[in-house]
Amino acid sequence: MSTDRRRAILEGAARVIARRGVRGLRMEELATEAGVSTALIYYHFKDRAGVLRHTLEFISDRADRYTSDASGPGHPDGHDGPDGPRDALQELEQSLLLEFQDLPEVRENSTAWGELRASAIFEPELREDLARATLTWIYDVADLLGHIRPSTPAPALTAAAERLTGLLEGLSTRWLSGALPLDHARELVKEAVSTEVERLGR
Amino acid sequence: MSTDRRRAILEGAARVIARRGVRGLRMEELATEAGVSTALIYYHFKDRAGVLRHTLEFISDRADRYTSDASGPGHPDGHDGPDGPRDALQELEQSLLLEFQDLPEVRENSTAWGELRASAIFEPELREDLARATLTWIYDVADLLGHIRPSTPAPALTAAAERLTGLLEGLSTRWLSGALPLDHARELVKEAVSTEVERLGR
DNA sequence: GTCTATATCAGGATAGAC
DNA sequence: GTCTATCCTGATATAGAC
Repeated sequence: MSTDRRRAILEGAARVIARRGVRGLRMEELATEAGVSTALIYYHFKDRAGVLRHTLEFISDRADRYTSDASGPGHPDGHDGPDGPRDALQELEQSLLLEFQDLPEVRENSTAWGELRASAIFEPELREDLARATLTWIYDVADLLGHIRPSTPAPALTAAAERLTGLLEGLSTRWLSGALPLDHARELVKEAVSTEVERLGR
Repeated sequence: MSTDRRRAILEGAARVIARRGVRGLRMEELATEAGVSTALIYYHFKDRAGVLRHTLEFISDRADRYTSDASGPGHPDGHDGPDGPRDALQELEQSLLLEFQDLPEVRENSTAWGELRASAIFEPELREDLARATLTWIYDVADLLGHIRPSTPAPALTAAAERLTGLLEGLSTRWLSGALPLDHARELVKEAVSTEVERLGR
């Protein structure tokens, strides 16, 4: 059925991008990966750029999903009990560390995200979607920081979130390029979180 | 003369990469940019990959040069007077902020660096050179941190340097992809520096 | 060392049948 | 909606003259 194939193509694109990069994405390899013909890809996505755009969207949605899963079923509405800040800290750490796992889906997401980010330097069409997704991420993190340090002015929360997410993108690229072992990356992230939280508290 | 042309090609490559990215580097555009024929590029660098390798080297050398210029002529040997730590802080901030300037050469270096870093995820050949250059950078920053906070154990300095340089790479990509205004990026870097320095002091 | 001209080929995209 | 077959551009790389 139509929708299934569409999805298969997008999932395939995420895998191929993780393996070869955006620059290495070949329509034919994608076709094979997804088990369809190249023509069908063009039928559904118009052209190569269309595939990239929709893959970005697909990736972001998927990341949203597993990121919000990390909050756990406990406080879906963001309401904290007396031990709120404690939990919120854990939750923040958790959600940031999700990016650093050696699981196929995570690697795919990180790789594709990094690739699309890097591509956007030279392909302005991607910028808008990317900017939106980035903002959402930053606000989510700022929100968690707000739970940990209530009564911190919003701009300070946002700035801290920008630093944490920015660091994550930097470390992620290093990890994926083999320049930084996974557990060391996780260590650095944890330290960064505690450093930022402490800063907000002083 | 031979050496001049070689250099012209590498300078041209840095410019073209800044404009189009590694993935967008076309041998013919490079030839035009450098004012030579494509054949000459192959004569000097064997193939496209050779051009990329040598350009990375070229870029790193150039970055070393302008980064160490930032230390200023005052303390070339790293020896500080009584006001050492103060100056060292300035110097660290300066040296990190160098990456965030809207000057052609800086943009070229940042862009090329980010591109090569991203390419390394899929092209293992580049990894070794990149790792070496990264380590040098990290140690330089750790060294400056050591001037600011003497008697800090080396591993803590290194970790802080890894976070700062990692953040820089992340923010740099955001800046270049138009997702982060230059002055905001500089602001975030300054805050990160003071946060890390404070952490080392506690 | 450097150029002009060209071989070669990969890969994006489409036509047309089913 | 999906496939097979194919076109054709654009890019890497080389041959051979100077």
